[in-house]
Amino acid sequence: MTTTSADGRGMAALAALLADRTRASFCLALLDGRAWTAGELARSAGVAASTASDHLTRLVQGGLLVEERQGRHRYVRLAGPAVAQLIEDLAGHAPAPPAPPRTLRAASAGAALAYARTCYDHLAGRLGVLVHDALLDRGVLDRAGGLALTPAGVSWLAELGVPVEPLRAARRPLLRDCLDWTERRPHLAGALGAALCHRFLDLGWTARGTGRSIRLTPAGRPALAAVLGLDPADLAPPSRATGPARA
Amino acid sequence: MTTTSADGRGMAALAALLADRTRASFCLALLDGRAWTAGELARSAGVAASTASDHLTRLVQGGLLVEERQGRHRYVRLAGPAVAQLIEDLAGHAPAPPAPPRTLRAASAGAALAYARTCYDHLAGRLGVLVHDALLDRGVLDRAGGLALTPAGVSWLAELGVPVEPLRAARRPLLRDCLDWTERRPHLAGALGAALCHRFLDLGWTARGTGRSIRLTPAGRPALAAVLGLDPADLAPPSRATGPARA
DNA sequence: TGGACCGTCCGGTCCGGGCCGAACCGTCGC
DNA sequence: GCGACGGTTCGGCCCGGACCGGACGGTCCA
Repeated sequence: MTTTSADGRGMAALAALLADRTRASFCLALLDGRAWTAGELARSAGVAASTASDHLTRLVQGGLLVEERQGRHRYVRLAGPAVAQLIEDLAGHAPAPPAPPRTLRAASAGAALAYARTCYDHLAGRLGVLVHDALLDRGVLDRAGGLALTPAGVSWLAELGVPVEPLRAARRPLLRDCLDWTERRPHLAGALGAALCHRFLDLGWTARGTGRSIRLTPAGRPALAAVLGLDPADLAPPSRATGPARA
Repeated sequence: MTTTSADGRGMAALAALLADRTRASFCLALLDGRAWTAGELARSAGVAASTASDHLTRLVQGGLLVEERQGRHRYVRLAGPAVAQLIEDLAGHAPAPPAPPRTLRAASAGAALAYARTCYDHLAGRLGVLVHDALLDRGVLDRAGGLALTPAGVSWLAELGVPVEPLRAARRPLLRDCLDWTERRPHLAGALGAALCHRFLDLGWTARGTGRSIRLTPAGRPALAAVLGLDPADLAPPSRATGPARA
């Protein structure tokens, strides 16, 4: 009776969707939380349009992606935060084969991503971890037994223009740790992580770069340092003249 | 430059391990947290021993399982709580195709599992959800912004014989929600969930049934009701004479 | 009304891998 | 020692599915 209906059929089917290199790279690309067209994804993964179309159909039918048709374009995005979390977890567990980038362009793009990027809809990279740690230091968050928001944290957020109450109403967990790929330490995810990331963009403190990368604006650097109680120097982005630059 | 080294290769490889019905059923079986022999798993999945052997080798090499050889037996178990969580999440997202059990035996086994079972190393099923809710009601836990343990909760646990400090030291998260398959509501996972489940067994309040199932002992029912502030009737197990029993 | 473009559908090819049975090797027990 | 038993290895079968090119059907713009 061990082989009941609860055998691995459903789970295997779901995993199979992610067990293909091309589909996995689609999902990873979509972790930026935005909608991509089929063609963009095809080019990013290096496959023919027909192949990509097929994969997208399967991912949508499997419930991992949702699509939206506009004219001759087919936009797809992740079906929701839960899916994003699943992808993140899976990617986090995966053996990291980080073949170092060869070209200078790729290296500088890599550095930009390592500094700050979006992870689905929240802030990741060195900046994401810095924010996470600063929130703990300032007493906004507390991790005595799970991650929690302090009363002081609620008013701190209100001053910043991030009302907490509407977030509590969401079905999504308010706070969640998300292990950072590059830093190997947690950054802040969950509804609050998303709201903070969004607010920073709204305030103009951060701005979207190419792809998933995020950069700190000139105005944002001192402002962010002030509210986090940091030295602006701590928020220094990667300098262009770092390392043995072509001798 | 989108196709950097961080393409889906690693993630696809990991997902591929779980994308097979047989391997998935192995992992689901191992969710009980105990070590199984290769033969047991082969029989439970309905495949030849040679097939199972092959699958196990791959799962071990992939880091999802760890093995321990004893004489002519090969014991395997999940590599750790992180893996268990991944499996749970994947299983939770999977489309549930719960073909209702046909035989009477299977039906009663299903009822026992729905009432209480282990989920890797913590308590799940109706009982697991009841405990989770009672802990919130009694103020042991609090979920204003993430799940947290209250000061009162710490002493409540101490009285029960579950010291919290050692658990904090563990790298594993202390508290975690785990969506219950049968109840579709959260039960308590994480280091504390595991410790509580273990303590109940130690106290003789619960006992292991067949497979993953857990039953409440005669002594355990009033005792558990007392510490949780519940009516013992709320903890009633599934009665054998429930439903239209053969005409 | 063309033509460029995005996406889809339809064969067709090919490779990976899941499965088994049979032979083999080691452990355990008599 | 010998047989019983658990597990592994090997060879071979076969199916699923990932991929492509080419034809086709829409949408948008001139």
